Amino acid sequence: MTMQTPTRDTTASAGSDLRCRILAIAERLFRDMGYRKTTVADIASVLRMSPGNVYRFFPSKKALNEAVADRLLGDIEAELERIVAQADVPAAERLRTFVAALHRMSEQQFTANRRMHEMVEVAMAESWEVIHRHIEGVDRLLCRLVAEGAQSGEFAVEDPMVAARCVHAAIVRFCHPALIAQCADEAGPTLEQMTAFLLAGLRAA
Amino acid sequence: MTMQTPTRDTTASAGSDLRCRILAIAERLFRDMGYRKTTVADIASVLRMSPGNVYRFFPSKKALNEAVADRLLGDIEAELERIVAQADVPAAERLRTFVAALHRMSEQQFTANRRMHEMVEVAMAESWEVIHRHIEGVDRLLCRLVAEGAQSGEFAVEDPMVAARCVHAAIVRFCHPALIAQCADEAGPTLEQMTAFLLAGLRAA
DNA sequence: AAATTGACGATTGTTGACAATCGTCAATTT
DNA sequence: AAATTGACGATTGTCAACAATCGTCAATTT
Repeated sequence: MTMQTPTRDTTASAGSDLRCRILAIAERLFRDMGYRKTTVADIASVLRMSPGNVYRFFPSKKALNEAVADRLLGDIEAELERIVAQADVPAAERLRTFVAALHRMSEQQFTANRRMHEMVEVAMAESWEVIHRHIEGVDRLLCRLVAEGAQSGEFAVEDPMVAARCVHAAIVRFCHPALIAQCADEAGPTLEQMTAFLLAGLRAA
Repeated sequence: MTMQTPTRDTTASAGSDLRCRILAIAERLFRDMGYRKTTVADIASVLRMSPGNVYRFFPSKKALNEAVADRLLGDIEAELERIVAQADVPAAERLRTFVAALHRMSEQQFTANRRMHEMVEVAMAESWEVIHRHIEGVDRLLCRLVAEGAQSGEFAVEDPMVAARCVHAAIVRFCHPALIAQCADEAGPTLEQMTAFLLAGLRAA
C-alpha cells in the first residue's frame, strides 16, 4: 500500500506522522475491543481530535481496516523476504523456514485473538484486494526462492512460478485463517511432513 | 452413517422405506427452497403425514441434514472408490482422475446452487462429524491408491497414509466449498498443474 | 400394541421502532 | 488559507414484542 499524503505539509512529516498515529491507535483499538466495536469516534478521542478529522486521512473506516491489515500482512512479507534473502542458506532449508514462519505468523496473528480474527474476516469479506496483494506477494517470494533453488541445481522445476503457486496452494491449510481454525483438531499431515513432501516434488519435477 | 431402524417392523422394509422417502423429500426441499426455509412440517405435508411423525425416524432436523449430507458425500466417495478400484489403470492416472472427479463433484454440489451451499455451511458449523468422516473416507481411498502405486513401483513413498494426507491437504483448495468460492477468480495453479506437481512428489519421495 | 396424530411448551427467527455510527460539510480556529 | 471542528442526514446496528418453528407427548386411530 502506497502511503499517500493527502495534502502538502509545511512540516515534511506532519501529515504523514498524524496518519501513522491514527493507524497505530486504530490497530491497538481493533486488537483490544474488536473491529466493529471500535468507532472512529473512539479512535479520534484517543488522539484528542474530532471524529470528522480522521476522514482527512482515511476516506472511510474500511480504508482504516485495509491500512491496518496491509501493515500486518506487510510485516509478514517482510519477515519472509528476510528468509528468502539468505543466499548462503540452501534453498530447501530456506523453504522449510519460510513455510514454518508463514504458518507461525498466520496462526498467531489470525487465530490467536478472536478480535484479530474478526478484523481479518471483515477484510476478507469486503477488502479482498488487500488479501489478493498479499497472496501475490507471497507467491513472488516463493517464486524467487524456487527459482534460486532451480539455478543452484537443488530443485528441478520447469516453471518456477507454477511450482511456487503449487507450494502455496498446498500449504493453504496452514495459512488460511478459516482453515487453521477448522482443521485445528483434524487428522492431517503435520507441517513438517507436508514440507518434506513438497520438497521431494520440487527436487524431482 | 448406520441406518438405524427405530422400531422393529412387521413388514421387513416398511419403516426403512418410509425413512428413505422422508430423506428423499428432505433432500429435494433442501435443494429447492434451502435448508432454513424448509420446515419439517413442509416435509411431512408432502408425505401427507403429521410433522410429529417425522420424528419417529429422525430425532431432529439436524439429523435430517446430516443424513442428507451423508448421502451426498457418500455418493462422492462411491464414485471415487470406483476410480480407485480400477486395478488395471496405472496409479498415476487413477490419481489424476480421482482428483479431477473430487474437484468436479465438489464444485457442482457445493458451489453451483446457493441453496446447497447453505446446507453444507450448516453441516460444517453444527455437524462437523459428518464432514470429518468424509475427509477420513477420502483419506482412506487416497491411501489405498498411493499404497497400490507404491507396491507397483510407480510411487516411492515411506508412509502411504502420510503421503495420502499430504495430497489431500494440498488439493483442499479444489475441494473445500469456501475455498472454491473464494479462490474462483484468484491466480492459482490449475488442477492439472497441481496434480502433475503432486505426482512428481509421489514418484520421488 | 404399534403407528400416527395434532396440540402444546420451549426455543428460535422476524419485525419495527429506536439508538448509535458513519461520513459530510459549512462554520470556526490556528 | 490550511487545519480542525462538531452538528447533521443517511445508513446501520440493537432490542423487545411478536410470530414461527422445533421437538414432545398424551390421546387417537389402525
